[in-house]
Amino acid sequence: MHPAAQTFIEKMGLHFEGEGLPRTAGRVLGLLMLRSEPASLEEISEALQVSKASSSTNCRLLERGGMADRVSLPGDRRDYYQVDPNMTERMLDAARRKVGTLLEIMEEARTSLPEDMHSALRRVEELHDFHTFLHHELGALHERWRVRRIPGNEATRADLGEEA
Amino acid sequence: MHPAAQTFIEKMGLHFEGEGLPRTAGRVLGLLMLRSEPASLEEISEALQVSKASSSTNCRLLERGGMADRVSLPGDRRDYYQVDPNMTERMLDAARRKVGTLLEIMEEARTSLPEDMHSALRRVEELHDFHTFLHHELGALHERWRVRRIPGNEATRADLGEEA
DNA sequence: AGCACCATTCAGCACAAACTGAACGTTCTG
DNA sequence: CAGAACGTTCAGTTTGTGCTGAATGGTGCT
Repeated sequence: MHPAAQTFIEKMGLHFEGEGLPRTAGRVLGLLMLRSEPASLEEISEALQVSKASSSTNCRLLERGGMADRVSLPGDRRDYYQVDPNMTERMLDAARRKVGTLLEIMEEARTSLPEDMHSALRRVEELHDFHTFLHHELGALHERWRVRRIPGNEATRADLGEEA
Repeated sequence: MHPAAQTFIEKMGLHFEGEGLPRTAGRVLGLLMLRSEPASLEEISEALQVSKASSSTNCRLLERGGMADRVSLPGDRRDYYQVDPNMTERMLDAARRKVGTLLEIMEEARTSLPEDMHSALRRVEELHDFHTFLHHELGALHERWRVRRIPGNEATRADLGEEA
């Protein structure tokens, strides 16, 4: 393997480890980015020097996170993986969801905390406002990224779950 | 302690654990949000049922991350901690920095990968574009949040590190 | 039916993260 | 100067996370 590829894969591993994923998952994602064709579990195991069990686990982890897709090839029983073509949008979704959970924490705190804890409620309120703001901004940002990535793909009513 | 406070603190612990911090650090942050006055290490240890060593470590961790401030009270040798009044902006900074590191990974990959790895370079390029976009957007978002939070606090040349 | 080839699951193991109590250095106080 | 009150550091322990090899179950082929 090319040394630059090796470096890239390791850096991806380190970075995604910082995001809470297993290092190997990040490495798999790095490998998948470099491959021109979908990779089988065995190929992944071989390239990354890990067991097939670990490849399987981490690939499904990536799939669950929307960063990789499991694909099948005609006349082949094996599972192949490739990076999700919409990975960037999935990452935005995930970030937005995470903001949402913190928003919920603030909402519950706001309603359940005793009224006389003024300074506490003030701080909760500020974090609530902040995450509401963030949630909204991330939605708009997502939309801007979508139209930039695929020109002519502006939002339609259908995209928002409404009738066309 | 009020049960809602207890719940809030635990939820903060769980959430920030998902962000890569020790669970206790998240709990400390939750506690600090609820306190009307800065809290000493001993008070934190007592409220959270952890050792002083752990309180000390986690408080400095929060301080390093820009989420808490170490403050001193007149005529008192103890260290007190409170949530950083600019915590939200610090969080935005941190997010932007993280995007920056991934951007650097893509930049290095773009220049060091062999030219004949077309599909790899295409994907690297897309992630590079994405993170450039994100980096820019987060800067603008940060500015919008600043003016919303403190009306009349629009950007000046000085804010951007230039002369007034 | 028997076999080969998959992916997945599981128990056991190794490594890393985080907490604790104790030791330490420092800084005030009497 | 002795002692108390701090915060920090450190060794040891516990807890959790991730990996591996082996076992399991499913699927297609002969």
